[in-house]
Amino acid sequence: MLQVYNTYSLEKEDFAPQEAGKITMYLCGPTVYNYIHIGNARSAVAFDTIRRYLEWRGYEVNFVSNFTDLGDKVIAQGEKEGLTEQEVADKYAAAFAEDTRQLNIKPATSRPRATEYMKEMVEFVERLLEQGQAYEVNGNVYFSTKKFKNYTALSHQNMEQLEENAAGRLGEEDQEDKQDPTDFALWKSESRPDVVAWSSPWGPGRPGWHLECSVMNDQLLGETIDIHAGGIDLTFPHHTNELAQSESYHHRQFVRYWLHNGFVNVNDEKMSKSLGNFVTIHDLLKTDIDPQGLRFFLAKTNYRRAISYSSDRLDQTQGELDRLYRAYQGLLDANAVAPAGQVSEQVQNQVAELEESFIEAMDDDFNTENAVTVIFDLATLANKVQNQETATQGDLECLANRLQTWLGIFGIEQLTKEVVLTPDQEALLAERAAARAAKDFQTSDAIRDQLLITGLVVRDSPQGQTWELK
RNA sequence: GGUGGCAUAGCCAAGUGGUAAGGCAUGGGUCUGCAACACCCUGAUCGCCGGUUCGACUCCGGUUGCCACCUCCA
Repeated sequence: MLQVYNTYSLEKEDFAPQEAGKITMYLCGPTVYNYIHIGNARSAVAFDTIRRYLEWRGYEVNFVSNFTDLGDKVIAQGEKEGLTEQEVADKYAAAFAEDTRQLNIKPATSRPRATEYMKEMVEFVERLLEQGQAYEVNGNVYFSTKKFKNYTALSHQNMEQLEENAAGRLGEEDQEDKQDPTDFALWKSESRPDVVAWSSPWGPGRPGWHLECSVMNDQLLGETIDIHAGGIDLTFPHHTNELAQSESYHHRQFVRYWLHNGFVNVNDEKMSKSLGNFVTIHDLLKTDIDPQGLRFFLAKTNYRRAISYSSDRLDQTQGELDRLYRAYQGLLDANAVAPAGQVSEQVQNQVAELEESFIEAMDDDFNTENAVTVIFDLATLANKVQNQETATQGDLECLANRLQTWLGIFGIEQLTKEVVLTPDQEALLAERAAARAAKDFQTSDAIRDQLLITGLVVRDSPQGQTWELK
C-alpha cells in the first residue's frame, strides 16, 4: 500500500486517488525570469521521479505544471535585459525546457502559462466578490482570510501570531486598503504606463500571485485534485492562499495530498538567489559533468529531506552511478557470449525478491534511499551472475531489464556510454593489442598510460581489451 | 517569539523496542604478466542528561546544536 506524507495532516497517509487508476497532480512551476538553480531543479527532479514511479505502478498521471510568466520579477528582468515581459518569459521558459530536458524530466501533460488564463482569473475573482469572500478597494481586490475557516490548517501557523507578524510589515498602501493584515491580494491595480496590465472590472491590473494556480488547477484538473506538490517554502503563503481561494470558490476539498520537497543546502544554508550561494543548471551543464550524475544526485535522496550540495558530494554520487553503469555494461558484454537459454529459477527468484523490496521502499513515501540500496544489491547480483559460466542469456537479460527499469524510474535511462575513439586512440589500441599478443608488456603498459592521458581507461579481460571514458 | 524539521562510522545514509542495511572512501585478500574492473573480508553503540522497560538508536521528559517557514523563494 502506497503511503505518502501529507503536509496537511503531518502524517503518512494511505494513498488512494479519487478515480481508480488515475491521478491528477499539480506541481508549482517556476517564474520564468532567470535560469533555474540546483534547488529549483531538485523540486522538478523529485516530483518527476515520483511521477515515474506512479506511472510504473500503473497509474495514469495527469501532470500539470505551470510557468508564471508575469509579475514584478519578470518586469524587473525585462528592464535589466531590455526585453519585454513576454520576451523574458519566452527566453527563460526555453531555458527551463532545455535544462529539464538534460535532466531527463518528462514534459508535463500540460504546461500552462498564467497569461493564458486572464479571463478565467478575472471570473474567479468576480465570483469570490459575489460570495462576499473578497472586497475591492481602489482597484485592488483582497481576499478576507478571516472569512475562510481553518486558514492556517495547511501551514500549521497560529492565526494570532500570523496576524501580529503581518501587521508589523504592512506597507502604507496596504495599511489603508486591507481590512485585515493577513488578507492577501487577488488583483493588484497597475497604473504605471510602461508596464503590461490587463483590464478588469476593477480597472487595469495584474492577478495576485496565488490566483493562477487555483485557476489552472480548476481549468485543467478539476475542483479536487489528488496531489499538489512544490517546495516546502511554498506551504505558506502560496499554498495556504491557493487552498483558501479554491475551497472558498468551490466549497469542497481542493487537494487530497499535499507533498512538499526539502531544500538543497550549501554549507547548511538554503540555496537561494538572495544569498547568492546558488549554482544554475545552465552553468553546471556547461562543465564536463554527467547530467545523469546530477540527476541521480538529486533523485536518490528522499524528496522531503534536505540535500547538501557540494562538488565533492556530486563527485561521490557520480562514482556510485558509474558502478551501476559498469554492472549494466558488463551484462551486455556477457550476454554477447552467453549461451541462449531461459532465465534460471534462481535468478528469477532473487530478482523477484529484490523487486518486492524495491516496491516496499518506494511505497513508503518514496523512500528512495532504500530503493537505491536495492538497486545496488541488484548490481552486485548482476556482477556475480555475469561472471558465472552457467549464466544464460535469459539470466543476463532479466537482470539488465530490471536495472534499466529501476534506474529509469530515477530518470537514468542512458546506461551505456557511446565512446567515439579518435584515430590516434584507435591506432594506439591496435598497437597495444599487438604488443600484448607478442607479450611485450613493457610497450603495452606504456601505451595504456598514454591512453589514460587521452581520457581512456583500458582494461584487459580474457576476451581482450575493453575501454571506457575516464 | 510561533510553527515544522534535522542530529547514526571519514563522507552519504537505512533502521521507530530485542543486541546497528546499503553505497562511497580506507585497509587486506582473490583474480591479473602488472593494473583496472569484479568478487570476498574489514569500521560506529546511534548529539547530551534523565526516565519507562527484562531490554531503547527506536517510547517519555529535559537539554544542546543546526536548518526552514512566519516577506518573493523549489
